Amino acid sequence: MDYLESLNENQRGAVLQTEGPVMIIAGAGSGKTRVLTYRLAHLIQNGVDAFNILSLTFTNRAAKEMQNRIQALVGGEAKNIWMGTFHSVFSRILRAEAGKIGYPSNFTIYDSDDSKSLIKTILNEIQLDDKTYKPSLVHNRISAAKNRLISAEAYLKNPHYMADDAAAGKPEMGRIFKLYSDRCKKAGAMDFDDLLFNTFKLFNEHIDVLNKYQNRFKYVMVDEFQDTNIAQYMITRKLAAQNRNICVVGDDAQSIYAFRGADIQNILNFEKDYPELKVFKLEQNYRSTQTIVEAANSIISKNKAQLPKNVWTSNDMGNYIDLIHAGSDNEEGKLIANAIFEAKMQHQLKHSDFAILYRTNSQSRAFEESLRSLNLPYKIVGGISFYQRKEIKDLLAYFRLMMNPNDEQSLRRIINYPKRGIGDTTVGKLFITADEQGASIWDVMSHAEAVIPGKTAQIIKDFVVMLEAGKVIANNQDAYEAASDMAKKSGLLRELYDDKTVEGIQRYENVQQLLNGIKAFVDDPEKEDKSLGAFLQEVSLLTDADSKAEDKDSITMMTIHSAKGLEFKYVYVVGMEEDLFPSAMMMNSRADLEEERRLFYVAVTRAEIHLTLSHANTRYRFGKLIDCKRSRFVEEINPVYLKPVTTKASFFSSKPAQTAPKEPFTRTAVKNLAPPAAKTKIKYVAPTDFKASDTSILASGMKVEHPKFGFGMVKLVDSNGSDRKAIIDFEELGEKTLILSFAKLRIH
DNA sequence: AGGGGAGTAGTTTTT
DNA sequence: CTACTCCCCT
Repeated sequence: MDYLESLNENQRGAVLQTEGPVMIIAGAGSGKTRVLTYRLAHLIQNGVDAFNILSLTFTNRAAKEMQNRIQALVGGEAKNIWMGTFHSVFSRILRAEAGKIGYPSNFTIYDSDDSKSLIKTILNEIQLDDKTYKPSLVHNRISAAKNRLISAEAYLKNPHYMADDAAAGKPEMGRIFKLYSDRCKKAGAMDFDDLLFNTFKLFNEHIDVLNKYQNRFKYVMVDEFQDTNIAQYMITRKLAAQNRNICVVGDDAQSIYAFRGADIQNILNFEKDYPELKVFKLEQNYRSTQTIVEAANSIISKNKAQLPKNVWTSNDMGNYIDLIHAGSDNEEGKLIANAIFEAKMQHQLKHSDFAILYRTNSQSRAFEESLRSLNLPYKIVGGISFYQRKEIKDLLAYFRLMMNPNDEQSLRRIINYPKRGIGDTTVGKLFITADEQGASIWDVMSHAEAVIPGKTAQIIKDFVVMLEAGKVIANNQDAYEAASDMAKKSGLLRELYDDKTVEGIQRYENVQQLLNGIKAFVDDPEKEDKSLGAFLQEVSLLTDADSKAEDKDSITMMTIHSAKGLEFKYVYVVGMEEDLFPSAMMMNSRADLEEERRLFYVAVTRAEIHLTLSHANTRYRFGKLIDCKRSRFVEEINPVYLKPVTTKASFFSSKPAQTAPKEPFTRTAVKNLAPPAAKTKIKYVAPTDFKASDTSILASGMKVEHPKFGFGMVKLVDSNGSDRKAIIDFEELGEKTLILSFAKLRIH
């Protein structure tokens, strides 16, 4: 019990109050993680089975870290706690229960890029302009709806949304939403939001399933509660409804994800939903100097919307906050790099004691160059993550397709990459045929000669055979065997190997790194399931922030958003300029500006002993030189804490930016020429035991059944030409001409 | 089918 | 500035 001694009174209270609803309001640097780990350890030590605890965190990294810490306190038992992000925990539940809501258990998870490209495909098909319906905008709208648990159907029925969209000149929004949902379902795919939406749906529609998990999770804990959205809150509330042992931890001052649907209302609702709630406030900051804490307080006090709180510290006053004023963005880079270099030398610090934080990812460039020129090692967190790189997504698309043949996005992505001579026209024809014939795209491809002339048909069939062969290996061998086999067989590895440009070599190395990662996954004794499918499940929810921090001692660069929950001795918050921070897009409403201010608060409170702010007079944006004004946020800090740094004119000669050799060719994207989705609603539902008959004996007058089109009568069988066709009069749809080589028909 | 050139639009933050 | 799209040529 001695660990309780190291806690202050409120912290101890929060740890000991294990029963009933608890809310912990934890100011920045108030030892929140410590309280959480102790609380979980305390539960286990008092006889609660770790299997009965669910702990939801914001990043996988946070989960992992917490698990390790608890393990240090109570031992291996800690492994049995279900711990992870909302998305990863719920995807695990959904895999187990997928059948109940009409999904395959090996469903694919679409990331935002996949979602946007599917939206693009749909826009093409229904001939809507992707300027008025920008895929990213459409995606945002759909995402926001789903995060409020609004389905496409409900959206279409809601006069408020319809009027909104009409007023915005985008009346088709609801229709796109519906088509998008249908397409995901058909592809056996869920996007990030579906992982929440469908979990809610699952619990709502299947009380037995809900009860099962309610019984399992007797204790539920939610970290970063201020950043949960309505869907997340509703799900956790359902899970905890039986035992009511729910503990949420958060800080309204650090709510910075409203753009992703996070709703600060959740904190207020929580008090309403659980009147017996016990609240603990952690207000003592153990992380930062008094200067930093007071400056942060002076910033956040400008916000109107906030819970009353008094964050204080008994730490030393510490240094002033430095304010660096640079002439240009490049000079800003040099001055910061220089400052880091000097501080490091003067105080014998490690590189990992330093972090450069910015509002937008694109700001990292100037710092990369300046740090490199001083030989300071750095790492960039975020930006284009490893798993978003084209070559990685290409290879993953092969894997995804092997596990889930219905994944249309992946098929379109790789059917002609590497180039094998299956062009846009051909792909379009295949999809149109599949739709017209009511056959699966694989049936059509397997008998491509029926619709595609010449050599191309054989290429398509070879492609099908290749994937089938890959699937056999994936089913019988481990992920590494299957993956490296497919990387070779597909020609992707060769394609990249042959590209000797700088980028080409990098891409090849990235793919090798992915394969190495899969090898490590297979060799990990903790992993029970070593199949390719298991690897894919794990990988689709990983973020860059989760990748195990390289052991190499280096300076960290990242956006303020990704810095949440972290701390560094020396922190540099750069680009303190109007329109950049606060962002120009966030100055339209008071609420938006307050969120930006909270973001600044988060940035400032990352620093332990020294904080530096910087801004530049000019900056390149869109290739144009822009004049910049110092950010209003700088003025909002009580000036007694600030010390402008007088800088001697930069003595670094500016050197021209290195230009990397250009890639010698550009690849044309596969254009989507798929057919418009069928407009007719088909009432017929295929029986689950549907089996196709041998159609070689088919003759006119026979009664047949088709899995999509239902019952019909054969009017005519045409055996002339290379492929046999039959005209069939369907009860619900009328006459259709079917190509017999891939039509699935049951003769009655 | 696909390579290459010209023109154009876009940068906010992320599970 | 650059990544992407469109269009024309082989």
